[in-house]
Amino acid sequence: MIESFNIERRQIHEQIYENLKNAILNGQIKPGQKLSQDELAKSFGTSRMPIRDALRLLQSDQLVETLPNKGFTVVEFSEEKLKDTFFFRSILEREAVKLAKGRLTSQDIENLDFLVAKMDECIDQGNLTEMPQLNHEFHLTIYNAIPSQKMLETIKMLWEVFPRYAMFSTNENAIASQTKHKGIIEAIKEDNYDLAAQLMEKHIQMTNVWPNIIQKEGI
Amino acid sequence: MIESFNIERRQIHEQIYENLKNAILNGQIKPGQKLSQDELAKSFGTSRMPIRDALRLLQSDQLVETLPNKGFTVVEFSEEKLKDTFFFRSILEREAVKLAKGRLTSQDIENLDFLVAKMDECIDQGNLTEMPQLNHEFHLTIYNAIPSQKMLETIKMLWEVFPRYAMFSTNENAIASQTKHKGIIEAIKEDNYDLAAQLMEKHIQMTNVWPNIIQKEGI
DNA sequence: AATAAAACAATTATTTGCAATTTTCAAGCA
DNA sequence: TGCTTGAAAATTGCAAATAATTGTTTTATT
Repeated sequence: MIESFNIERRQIHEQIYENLKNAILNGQIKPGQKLSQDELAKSFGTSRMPIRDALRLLQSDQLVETLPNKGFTVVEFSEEKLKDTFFFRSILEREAVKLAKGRLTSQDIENLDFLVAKMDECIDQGNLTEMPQLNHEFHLTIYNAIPSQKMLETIKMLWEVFPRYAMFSTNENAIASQTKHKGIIEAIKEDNYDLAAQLMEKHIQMTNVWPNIIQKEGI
Repeated sequence: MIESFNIERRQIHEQIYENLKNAILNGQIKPGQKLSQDELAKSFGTSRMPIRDALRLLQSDQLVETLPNKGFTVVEFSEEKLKDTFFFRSILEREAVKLAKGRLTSQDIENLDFLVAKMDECIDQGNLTEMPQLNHEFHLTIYNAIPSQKMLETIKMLWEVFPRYAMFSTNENAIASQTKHKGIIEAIKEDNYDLAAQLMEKHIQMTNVWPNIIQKEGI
């Protein structure tokens, strides 16, 4: 008897990988924290091998660091690294907007409108918890249209370098972002992708304000 | 008695990682080839554990693929993937040249001159074996000046996606590349980085000619 | 002879155990 | 008190063993 149609059988290390990644990005595991193989093995109910597999992948993602015979720790977030990442993102995402020209469907643009409207709702209701996810979808809707898979992968990777909990900490940030989002949509609708790209670049650069993003006591 | 100043002790899996990576990039291990954990363990004289550590890192680098219960294989290079990579590179490296403005030292520019001269020598002597390394140094000399570490890392990563043995297969390629290299240096010396960037973009795009790069029988 | 079932072989995934290294912490010494 | 030393404890790195999965060949049945 067939038990299930779940084609994609998930290996233990894959599940651990995703669990740990989410835990780091959601801030349940804090920067600088030591990741003991034994402890993780116990809490996941496995041996240390799949833990190591997962940690090696996270190491490549630069979410954890390792020293010989010392083990793995969650990477610390420095102001320098943050500025670097946002600077690179501002360039990449500016170019991504340019590349989206002629490739965004009317369906996509409707979706952008929808997402911005939903974010406005969030702000009105004073509930910012869903903002990061909606914001992420907004940006990805544009970038998904670009013709380079590698470029898209790189952008996605850069979105997963800092913990999500650290974004959109204030209402002001959210409102300022929305202004830019609307400007970008408008420019896109007018087929003025150069303007849209410029706005995107500034939008990303603007987000790069250390005290607004990471509240030190939060870490 | 002090035994050694070798602070950075190299672990087995790191050595295996670099060995395998070089073997893949130099074409000693061919695309599509299966990487049996047992065989690798035997040939490296270790157990399978450090082999797995190394393979997981290579998996993140997208140099090998893995299927559950089937093991690891060296990734195949498709024309599509190659075009994608070179397209992305042409954008990144164009922007990198722009960012190098005001940051390249006279020492750097001297070095660029030196490298181009050396590549000319290679061509004159009909010995193209050193070309890939010199070409790599030429490009990296420029990119090392850019202010974003992440961007530099990304560019370096993209240079390590395809086997080195597949580059500069013909004399014509080398000569054409040199023309662009000289143009780029000239523009840089005139402080015309916009032109240099344009030339770089075209230079990378030009290299993206499938039959010239990968000779199918070579794989 | 064709097909299905079953045993077998090969390989990977995971667990377990051991050796080597680092950390901790208390005792000894200046 | 402050620094060094050294042994115990904890943890990692590696090796070897076991379990699970896949692919193939053999065997049995129709």
